Amino acid sequence: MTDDAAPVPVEVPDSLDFWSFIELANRRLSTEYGSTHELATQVLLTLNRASNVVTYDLESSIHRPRGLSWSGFRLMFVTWLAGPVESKTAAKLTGMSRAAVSNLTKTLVSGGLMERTPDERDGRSVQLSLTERGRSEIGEIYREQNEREHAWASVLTEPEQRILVMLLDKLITNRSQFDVRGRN
Amino acid sequence: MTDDAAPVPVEVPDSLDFWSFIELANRRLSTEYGSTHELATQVLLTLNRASNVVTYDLESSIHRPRGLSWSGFRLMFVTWLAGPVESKTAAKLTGMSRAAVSNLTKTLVSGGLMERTPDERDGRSVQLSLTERGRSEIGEIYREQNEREHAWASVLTEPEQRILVMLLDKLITNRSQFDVRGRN
DNA sequence: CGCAACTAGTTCACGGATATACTAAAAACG
DNA sequence: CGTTTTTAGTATATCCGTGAACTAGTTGCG
Repeated sequence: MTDDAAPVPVEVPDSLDFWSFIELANRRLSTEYGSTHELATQVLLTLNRASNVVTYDLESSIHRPRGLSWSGFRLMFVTWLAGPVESKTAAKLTGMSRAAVSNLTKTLVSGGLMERTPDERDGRSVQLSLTERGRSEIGEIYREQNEREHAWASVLTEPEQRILVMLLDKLITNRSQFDVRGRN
Repeated sequence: MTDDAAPVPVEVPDSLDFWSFIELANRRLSTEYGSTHELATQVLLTLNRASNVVTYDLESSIHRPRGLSWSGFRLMFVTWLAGPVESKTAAKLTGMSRAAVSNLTKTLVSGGLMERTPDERDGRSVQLSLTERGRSEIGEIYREQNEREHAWASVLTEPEQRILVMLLDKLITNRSQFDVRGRN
Protein backbone atom coordinates (compact mmCIF):
# COMPACT_ATOMS: atom_id res chain seq x y z
CA MET A 1 0.00 0.00 0.00
CA THR A 2 1.30 3.41 -0.96
CA ASP A 3 1.80 5.89 1.83
CA ASP A 4 -0.38 8.95 1.76
CA ALA A 5 2.30 11.57 2.07
CA ALA A 6 3.06 13.28 -1.21
CA PRO A 7 0.48 14.35 -3.77
CA VAL A 8 1.84 12.42 -6.66
CA PRO A 9 1.71 14.58 -9.76
CA VAL A 10 -0.27 12.66 -12.28
CA GLU A 11 -1.64 13.37 -15.66
CA VAL A 12 -4.92 14.92 -14.76
CA PRO A 13 -6.65 15.81 -18.00
CA ASP A 14 -7.75 19.38 -17.64
CA SER A 15 -10.96 18.73 -19.48
CA LEU A 16 -12.08 16.72 -16.51
CA ASP A 17 -15.72 16.94 -15.63
CA PHE A 18 -18.22 15.63 -13.18
CA TRP A 19 -18.31 12.31 -14.95
CA SER A 20 -14.85 11.64 -16.14
CA PHE A 21 -13.71 12.37 -12.61
CA ILE A 22 -15.11 9.04 -11.54
CA GLU A 23 -12.73 7.35 -13.92
CA LEU A 24 -9.81 9.32 -12.62
CA ALA A 25 -10.74 8.48 -9.07
CA ASN A 26 -10.91 4.84 -9.96
CA ARG A 27 -7.56 4.87 -11.58
CA ARG A 28 -5.79 6.70 -8.82
CA LEU A 29 -7.38 4.78 -6.02
CA SER A 30 -6.39 1.45 -7.49
CA THR A 31 -2.93 2.32 -8.73
CA GLU A 32 -1.67 4.56 -5.99
CA TYR A 33 -3.72 3.96 -2.98
CA GLY A 34 -3.61 0.22 -3.09
CA SER A 35 -6.25 -2.23 -2.06
CA THR A 36 -9.61 -0.56 -1.79
CA HIS A 37 -13.06 -1.73 -2.66
CA GLU A 38 -12.86 0.38 -5.70
CA LEU A 39 -15.94 -0.88 -7.44
CA ALA A 40 -18.04 -0.05 -4.41
CA THR A 41 -16.81 3.53 -4.57
CA GLN A 42 -17.65 3.69 -8.21
CA VAL A 43 -21.14 2.35 -7.70
CA LEU A 44 -22.00 4.83 -4.98
CA LEU A 45 -20.30 7.77 -6.62
CA THR A 46 -22.20 7.12 -9.81
CA LEU A 47 -25.45 6.60 -7.98
CA ASN A 48 -25.12 9.91 -6.22
CA ARG A 49 -24.17 11.84 -9.23
CA ALA A 50 -26.92 10.46 -11.36
CA SER A 51 -29.43 11.27 -8.69
CA ASN A 52 -28.12 14.78 -8.17
CA VAL A 53 -28.05 15.65 -11.83
CA VAL A 54 -31.58 14.53 -12.42
CA THR A 55 -32.93 16.09 -9.26
CA TYR A 56 -31.31 19.41 -9.94
CA ASP A 57 -32.67 19.42 -13.45
CA LEU A 58 -36.21 18.68 -12.37
CA GLU A 59 -36.15 21.10 -9.49
CA SER A 60 -34.79 23.99 -11.47
CA SER A 61 -36.78 23.45 -14.63
CA ILE A 62 -40.12 22.51 -13.11
CA HIS A 63 -40.53 23.29 -9.45
CA ARG A 64 -38.61 26.46 -8.74
CA PRO A 65 -40.27 28.38 -11.54
CA ARG A 66 -43.56 27.63 -9.84
CA GLY A 67 -42.25 28.67 -6.46
CA LEU A 68 -42.11 25.14 -5.14
CA SER A 69 -39.08 23.46 -3.66
CA TRP A 70 -38.11 19.90 -4.39
CA SER A 71 -39.16 18.90 -0.90
CA GLY A 72 -42.37 20.82 -1.24
CA PHE A 73 -43.14 18.81 -4.31
CA ARG A 74 -42.32 15.56 -2.58
CA LEU A 75 -44.57 16.33 0.34
CA MET A 76 -47.46 17.28 -1.89
CA PHE A 77 -46.91 14.26 -4.09
CA VAL A 78 -47.02 11.92 -1.14
CA THR A 79 -50.08 13.57 0.31
CA TRP A 80 -51.77 13.45 -3.04
CA LEU A 81 -51.26 9.74 -3.52
CA ALA A 82 -51.43 8.42 0.02
CA GLY A 83 -54.57 10.34 0.87
CA PRO A 84 -54.75 12.28 4.09
CA VAL A 85 -51.79 11.20 6.12
CA GLU A 86 -50.45 11.80 9.57
CA SER A 87 -47.49 14.10 9.65
CA LYS A 88 -45.38 11.27 10.95
CA THR A 89 -46.28 9.05 8.04
CA ALA A 90 -45.57 11.82 5.58
CA ALA A 91 -42.09 12.05 7.04
CA LYS A 92 -41.55 8.35 6.52
CA LEU A 93 -42.88 8.38 3.00
CA THR A 94 -40.94 11.40 1.84
CA GLY A 95 -37.79 10.43 3.67
CA MET A 96 -37.61 13.74 5.51
CA SER A 97 -37.32 14.37 9.21
CA ARG A 98 -40.46 15.14 11.19
CA ALA A 99 -39.16 18.61 11.79
CA ALA A 100 -38.77 19.19 8.09
CA VAL A 101 -42.33 18.12 7.44
CA SER A 102 -43.56 20.38 10.19
CA ASN A 103 -41.74 23.38 8.75
CA LEU A 104 -42.72 22.68 5.18
CA THR A 105 -46.33 22.20 6.14
CA LYS A 106 -46.43 25.68 7.57
CA THR A 107 -45.35 27.10 4.24
CA LEU A 108 -47.70 25.01 2.16
CA VAL A 109 -50.66 25.71 4.42
CA SER A 110 -50.10 29.43 4.29
CA GLY A 111 -49.80 29.14 0.53
CA GLY A 112 -53.25 27.59 0.43
CA LEU A 113 -52.05 24.27 -0.93
CA MET A 114 -52.42 22.09 2.13
CA GLU A 115 -54.61 21.66 5.15
CA ARG A 116 -53.68 20.53 8.62
CA THR A 117 -56.56 19.12 10.64
CA PRO A 118 -56.15 17.71 14.14
CA ASP A 119 -56.90 14.03 14.47
CA GLU A 120 -60.13 13.24 16.29
CA ARG A 121 -58.98 10.05 17.89
CA ASP A 122 -55.45 11.02 18.81
CA GLY A 123 -54.99 14.47 20.26
CA ARG A 124 -51.33 14.57 19.40
CA SER A 125 -51.42 13.90 15.73
CA VAL A 126 -52.45 15.88 12.73
CA GLN A 127 -53.84 14.88 9.37
CA LEU A 128 -52.34 16.42 6.30
CA SER A 129 -54.35 16.81 3.15
CA LEU A 130 -54.35 18.88 0.02
CA THR A 131 -56.76 21.70 -0.58
CA GLU A 132 -58.76 21.79 -3.75
CA ARG A 133 -56.20 24.08 -5.24
CA GLY A 134 -53.34 21.98 -3.99
CA ARG A 135 -54.83 18.98 -5.68
CA SER A 136 -55.18 20.61 -9.03
CA GLU A 137 -51.72 22.15 -8.79
CA ILE A 138 -49.97 18.90 -7.99
CA GLY A 139 -51.84 17.21 -10.79
CA GLU A 140 -50.60 19.72 -13.27
CA ILE A 141 -47.08 19.81 -11.88
CA TYR A 142 -46.84 16.07 -11.92
CA ARG A 143 -47.97 15.96 -15.50
CA GLU A 144 -45.22 18.38 -16.40
CA GLN A 145 -42.58 16.63 -14.39
CA ASN A 146 -43.59 13.31 -15.79
CA GLU A 147 -42.92 14.48 -19.32
CA ARG A 148 -39.43 15.41 -18.35
CA GLU A 149 -38.92 12.23 -16.38
CA HIS A 150 -39.91 10.40 -19.49
CA ALA A 151 -37.35 12.29 -21.52
CA TRP A 152 -34.69 11.30 -19.03
CA ALA A 153 -35.67 7.68 -18.73
CA SER A 154 -36.09 7.16 -22.44
CA VAL A 155 -32.40 6.91 -23.09
CA LEU A 156 -32.76 3.50 -21.53
CA THR A 157 -34.84 0.79 -23.13
CA GLU A 158 -37.75 -0.47 -21.13
CA PRO A 159 -36.00 -3.65 -20.05
CA GLU A 160 -33.01 -1.60 -19.02
CA GLN A 161 -35.23 0.61 -16.94
CA ARG A 162 -36.71 -2.40 -15.23
CA ILE A 163 -33.32 -3.86 -14.50
CA LEU A 164 -32.16 -0.57 -13.09
CA VAL A 165 -35.12 -0.41 -10.75
CA MET A 166 -34.55 -3.96 -9.73
CA LEU A 167 -30.89 -3.44 -8.94
CA LEU A 168 -31.56 -0.29 -6.96
CA ASP A 169 -34.29 -2.05 -5.05
CA LYS A 170 -31.97 -4.86 -4.23
CA LEU A 171 -29.23 -2.49 -3.19
CA ILE A 172 -31.49 -0.88 -0.64
CA THR A 173 -33.68 -3.69 0.50
CA ASN A 174 -31.20 -6.43 1.18
CA ARG A 175 -29.18 -4.42 3.55
CA SER A 176 -30.25 -5.90 6.83
CA GLN A 177 -26.73 -7.16 7.46
CA PHE A 178 -25.64 -3.92 9.08
CA ASP A 179 -27.39 -1.15 10.89
CA VAL A 180 -28.20 1.63 8.51
CA ARG A 181 -28.57 5.14 9.81
CA GLY A 182 -31.91 6.67 9.00
CA ARG A 183 -33.55 9.92 9.92
CA ASN A 184 -35.39 10.02 13.27
CA MET B 1 -58.06 10.20 -18.10
CA THR B 2 -59.54 10.59 -14.66
CA ASP B 3 -60.30 14.07 -13.45
CA ASP B 4 -58.29 15.29 -10.53
CA ALA B 5 -61.13 16.50 -8.38
CA ALA B 6 -61.92 14.11 -5.58
CA PRO B 7 -59.36 12.34 -3.45
CA VAL B 8 -60.50 8.83 -4.11
CA PRO B 9 -60.37 6.85 -0.90
CA VAL B 10 -58.22 3.87 -1.56
CA GLU B 11 -56.79 1.10 0.49
CA VAL B 12 -53.62 2.66 1.65
CA PRO B 13 -51.86 0.09 3.79
CA ASP B 14 -50.86 1.83 6.98
CA SER B 15 -47.62 -0.03 7.16
CA LEU B 16 -46.48 1.98 4.20
CA ASP B 17 -42.87 3.07 4.19
CA PHE B 18 -40.34 4.93 2.14
CA TRP B 19 -40.02 2.01 -0.24
CA SER B 20 -43.41 0.50 -0.51
CA PHE B 21 -44.72 3.96 -1.26
CA ILE B 22 -43.22 3.69 -4.71
CA GLU B 23 -45.49 0.76 -5.40
CA LEU B 24 -48.51 2.60 -4.18
CA ALA B 25 -47.63 5.58 -6.32
CA ASN B 26 -47.28 3.34 -9.30
CA ARG B 27 -50.61 1.71 -8.73
CA ARG B 28 -52.53 4.90 -8.18
CA LEU B 29 -50.92 6.77 -11.01
CA SER B 30 -51.73 4.09 -13.50
CA THR B 31 -55.19 3.13 -12.35
CA GLU B 32 -56.61 6.49 -11.40
CA TYR B 33 -54.63 9.08 -13.07
CA GLY B 34 -54.58 7.51 -16.47
CA SER B 35 -51.85 7.52 -19.02
CA THR B 36 -48.61 8.61 -17.50
CA HIS B 37 -45.08 7.49 -18.14
CA GLU B 38 -45.30 5.53 -15.02
CA LEU B 39 -42.12 3.53 -15.39
CA ALA B 40 -40.15 6.74 -15.75
CA THR B 41 -41.51 7.95 -12.46
CA GLN B 42 -40.59 4.70 -10.85
CA VAL B 43 -37.06 4.79 -12.17
CA LEU B 44 -36.38 8.29 -10.95
CA LEU B 45 -38.16 7.87 -7.64
CA THR B 46 -36.15 4.77 -6.93
CA LEU B 47 -32.93 6.39 -8.04
CA ASN B 48 -33.44 9.29 -5.73
CA ARG B 49 -34.42 7.28 -2.76
CA ALA B 50 -31.57 4.88 -3.08
CA SER B 51 -29.15 7.75 -3.33
CA ASN B 52 -30.61 9.55 -0.35
CA VAL B 53 -30.62 6.53 1.89
CA VAL B 54 -27.02 5.70 1.19
CA THR B 55 -25.84 9.27 1.41
CA TYR B 56 -27.58 9.88 4.68
CA ASP B 57 -26.12 6.74 6.11
CA LEU B 58 -22.57 7.58 5.10
CA GLU B 59 -22.80 11.17 6.17
CA SER B 60 -24.23 10.43 9.58
CA SER B 61 -22.13 7.41 10.38
CA ILE B 62 -18.79 8.57 9.01
CA HIS B 63 -18.53 12.26 8.27
CA ARG B 64 -20.60 14.09 10.86
CA PRO B 65 -18.94 12.34 13.77
CA ARG B 66 -15.66 13.75 12.49
CA GLY B 67 -17.10 17.20 12.08
CA LEU B 68 -17.14 17.01 8.31
CA SER B 69 -20.14 17.57 6.10
CA TRP B 70 -20.92 15.44 3.12
CA SER B 71 -19.93 18.27 0.82
CA GLY B 72 -16.80 18.87 2.81
CA PHE B 73 -15.86 15.30 2.19
CA ARG B 74 -16.59 15.57 -1.48
CA LEU B 75 -14.47 18.66 -1.88
CA MET B 76 -11.55 17.11 -0.06
CA PHE B 77 -11.92 13.89 -1.98
CA VAL B 78 -11.80 15.68 -5.29
CA THR B 79 -8.85 17.81 -4.28
CA TRP B 80 -7.05 14.77 -3.02
CA LEU B 81 -7.39 12.86 -6.25
CA ALA B 82 -7.29 15.59 -8.85
CA GLY B 83 -4.27 17.28 -7.35
CA PRO B 84 -4.28 21.02 -6.86
CA VAL B 85 -7.28 22.33 -8.71
CA GLU B 86 -8.77 25.66 -9.53
CA SER B 87 -11.80 26.47 -7.50
CA LYS B 88 -13.88 26.47 -10.66
CA THR B 89 -12.78 22.97 -11.55
CA ALA B 90 -13.48 21.76 -8.05
CA ALA B 91 -17.03 23.01 -8.47
CA LYS B 92 -17.42 21.06 -11.69
CA LEU B 93 -15.95 17.90 -10.26
CA THR B 94 -17.95 17.92 -7.08
CA GLY B 95 -21.13 19.08 -8.75
CA MET B 96 -21.50 22.04 -6.40
CA SER B 97 -21.98 25.68 -7.22
CA ARG B 98 -18.96 27.96 -7.25
CA ALA B 99 -20.40 29.77 -4.29
CA ALA B 100 -20.62 26.56 -2.32
CA VAL B 101 -16.99 25.77 -3.03
CA SER B 102 -15.98 29.23 -2.00
CA ASN B 103 -17.81 28.98 1.31
CA LEU B 104 -16.69 25.48 2.07
CA THR B 105 -13.10 26.35 1.30
CA LYS B 106 -13.18 29.02 3.95
CA THR B 107 -14.21 26.48 6.54
CA LEU B 108 -11.71 23.87 5.48
CA VAL B 109 -8.85 26.34 5.29
CA SER B 110 -9.53 27.66 8.76
CA GLY B 111 -9.72 24.07 9.96
CA GLY B 112 -6.22 23.52 8.64
CA LEU B 113 -7.25 20.94 6.10
CA MET B 114 -6.90 22.92 2.88
CA GLU B 115 -4.79 25.63 1.35
CA ARG B 116 -5.81 28.33 -1.06
CA THR B 117 -2.98 29.79 -3.12
CA PRO B 118 -3.50 32.45 -5.78
CA ASP B 119 -2.66 31.40 -9.30
CA GLU B 120 0.51 32.95 -10.70
CA ARG B 121 -0.60 33.16 -14.29
CA ASP B 122 -4.21 34.20 -13.78
CA GLY B 123 -4.82 36.80 -11.13
CA ARG B 124 -8.44 35.84 -10.78
CA SER B 125 -8.16 32.21 -9.97
CA VAL B 126 -7.06 30.25 -6.99
CA GLN B 127 -5.50 26.85 -6.58
CA LEU B 128 -6.93 24.55 -3.97
CA SER B 129 -4.83 21.89 -2.34
CA LEU B 130 -4.78 19.81 0.81
CA THR B 131 -2.48 20.47 3.70
CA GLU B 132 -0.38 17.67 5.06
CA ARG B 133 -2.99 17.10 7.70
CA GLY B 134 -5.82 17.28 5.21
CA ARG B 135 -4.16 14.63 3.15
CA SER B 136 -3.77 12.21 5.99
CA GLU B 137 -7.30 12.90 7.24
CA ILE B 138 -8.94 12.27 3.91
CA GLY B 139 -6.93 9.10 3.52
CA GLU B 140 -8.19 7.77 6.76
CA ILE B 141 -11.74 8.94 6.21
CA TYR B 142 -11.84 7.42 2.79
CA ARG B 143 -10.59 4.14 4.15
CA GLU B 144 -13.41 4.15 6.65
CA GLN B 145 -16.05 5.20 4.18
CA ASN B 146 -14.87 2.65 1.70
CA GLU B 147 -15.48 -0.16 4.16
CA ARG B 148 -19.03 0.95 4.55
CA GLU B 149 -19.47 1.48 0.83
CA HIS B 150 -18.32 -2.05 0.41
CA ALA B 151 -20.89 -3.27 2.89
CA TRP B 152 -23.59 -1.50 0.90
CA ALA B 153 -22.46 -2.60 -2.50
CA SER B 154 -21.91 -6.19 -1.51
CA VAL B 155 -25.56 -7.06 -1.57
CA LEU B 156 -25.11 -6.96 -5.32
CA THR B 157 -22.87 -9.40 -7.12
CA GLU B 158 -19.97 -7.93 -8.98
CA PRO B 159 -21.61 -8.27 -12.39
CA GLU B 160 -24.71 -6.64 -10.99
CA GLN B 161 -22.65 -3.76 -9.70
CA ARG B 162 -21.09 -3.32 -13.11
CA ILE B 163 -24.43 -3.36 -14.83
CA LEU B 164 -25.78 -0.81 -12.38
CA VAL B 165 -22.89 1.52 -13.07
CA MET B 166 -23.34 1.04 -16.77
CA LEU B 167 -27.03 1.81 -16.70
CA LEU B 168 -26.56 4.89 -14.56
CA ASP B 169 -23.81 6.08 -16.85
CA LYS B 170 -26.04 5.63 -19.82
CA LEU B 171 -28.89 7.39 -18.13
CA ILE B 172 -26.80 10.46 -17.58
CA THR B 173 -24.51 10.52 -20.55
CA ASN B 174 -26.87 9.93 -23.44
CA ARG B 175 -29.05 12.83 -22.64
CA SER B 176 -28.01 15.32 -25.25
CA GLN B 177 -31.51 15.22 -26.71
CA PHE B 178 -32.77 17.94 -24.40
CA ASP B 179 -31.20 20.77 -22.51
CA VAL B 180 -30.43 19.71 -19.00
CA ARG B 181 -30.22 22.28 -16.28
CA GLY B 182 -26.95 22.30 -14.44
CA ARG B 183 -25.53 24.48 -11.73
CA ASN B 184 -23.84 27.70 -12.86
C1' DC C 1 -4.64 51.04 -27.45
C1' DG C 2 -9.17 51.28 -25.20
C1' DC C 3 -13.64 49.78 -24.40
C1' DA C 4 -16.78 45.87 -24.24
C1' DA C 5 -17.61 41.24 -23.11
C1' DC C 6 -16.42 37.56 -20.47
C1' DT C 7 -14.61 34.85 -16.57
C1' DA C 8 -13.12 33.60 -11.53
C1' DG C 9 -14.14 34.15 -7.24
C1' DT C 10 -16.56 36.18 -3.23
C1' DT C 11 -20.33 38.15 -0.54
C1' DC C 12 -24.97 38.33 0.92
C1' DA C 13 -29.77 37.30 1.80
C1' DC C 14 -32.68 33.61 1.88
C1' DG C 15 -34.77 29.12 2.13
C1' DG C 16 -34.39 24.49 3.66
C1' DA C 17 -32.86 20.67 6.63
C1' DT C 18 -30.95 19.01 10.86
C1' DA C 19 -30.49 18.07 15.80
C1' DT C 20 -31.96 19.26 20.15
C1' DA C 21 -34.98 20.37 23.41
C1' DC C 22 -39.54 21.10 24.59
C1' DT C 23 -44.97 20.41 25.16
C1' DA C 24 -48.67 17.65 25.29
C1' DA C 25 -51.20 13.46 24.61
C1' DA C 26 -51.50 8.39 24.91
C1' DA C 27 -50.00 3.78 26.42
C1' DA C 28 -48.02 0.71 29.62
C1' DC C 29 -47.82 -1.16 33.86
C1' DG C 30 -47.77 -1.92 38.61
C1' DC D 1 -56.17 4.53 38.91
C1' DG D 2 -51.62 7.21 39.09
C1' DT D 3 -46.95 7.26 37.70
C1' DT D 4 -43.61 6.30 34.07
C1' DT D 5 -42.49 5.76 29.38
C1' DT D 6 -43.36 6.39 24.80
C1' DT D 7 -45.03 8.97 20.90
C1' DA D 8 -46.56 13.19 17.80
C1' DG D 9 -45.61 17.40 16.69
C1' DT D 10 -43.36 22.01 17.11
C1' DA D 11 -39.85 25.86 18.23
C1' DT D 12 -35.15 27.19 18.12
C1' DA D 13 -30.49 27.61 16.73
C1' DT D 14 -27.34 26.36 13.38
C1' DC D 15 -25.35 24.93 9.22
C1' DC D 16 -25.38 24.35 4.31
C1' DG D 17 -26.30 25.46 -0.42
C1' DT D 18 -28.39 28.42 -3.77
C1' DG D 19 -29.03 32.49 -6.90
C1' DA D 20 -28.01 37.10 -7.59
C1' DA D 21 -25.26 40.96 -7.28
C1' DC D 22 -20.66 42.52 -7.07
C1' DT D 23 -15.36 43.01 -7.64
C1' DA D 24 -11.56 42.39 -10.14
C1' DG D 25 -8.72 40.38 -13.62
C1' DT D 26 -8.49 38.80 -18.70
C1' DT D 27 -9.57 38.48 -23.46
C1' DG D 28 -11.43 40.10 -27.84
C1' DC D 29 -11.89 43.27 -31.24
C1' DG D 30 -12.64 47.71 -33.68
